[in-house]
Amino acid sequence: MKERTRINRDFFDRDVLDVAPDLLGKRIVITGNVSNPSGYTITETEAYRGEDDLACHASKGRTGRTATMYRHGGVLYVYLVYGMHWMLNIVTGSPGEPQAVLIRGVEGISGPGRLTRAMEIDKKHNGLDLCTSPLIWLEDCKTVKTFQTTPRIGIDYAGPVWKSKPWRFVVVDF
DNA sequence: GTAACGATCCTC
DNA sequence: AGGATCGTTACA
Repeated sequence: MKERTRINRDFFDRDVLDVAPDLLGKRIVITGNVSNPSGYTITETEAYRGEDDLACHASKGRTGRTATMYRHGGVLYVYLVYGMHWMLNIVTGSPGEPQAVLIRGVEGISGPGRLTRAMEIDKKHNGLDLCTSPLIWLEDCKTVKTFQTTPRIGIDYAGPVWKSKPWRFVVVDF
């Protein structure tokens, strides 16, 4: 797939609560994986926002794994959960501000573990920059007509306050 | 070194 | 409802 207009740094260097809904309808283009189509339109996202957010990995401070989240917007944060599923996240905000958007669904595929399997994304994509990498980038695709917000999934450990934040964004229709 | 725990998915 | 499965983390 040919590169059209790559979305630039300004888009990602904003607060995660602004970026997460704006990612809906954008298309992730990934090259180099021959076995599957390479364009994936985002339909579902979740925001993880700073050290105060008990659902965010950075709530325990800066560690080897979470260091990626402290980088500038547009960097990919990829990690393994439950010993078998790679999660694809896009870092947002200014450098030093640990925020990221979990890509939870793309068109035709729901579930964050299933989309990374389809896209063949794993540890080697951690730290790649969507603004400069020749392998992967983001471009405009569809305009979202309506979307809805719900609490985030799978974060019971975060306590009632953070668990109830409506920081999951789902496309209703394009 | 050792143990506990997941930002999930699939199959009972 | 429960099992798979392993990198990260915290603590001794």
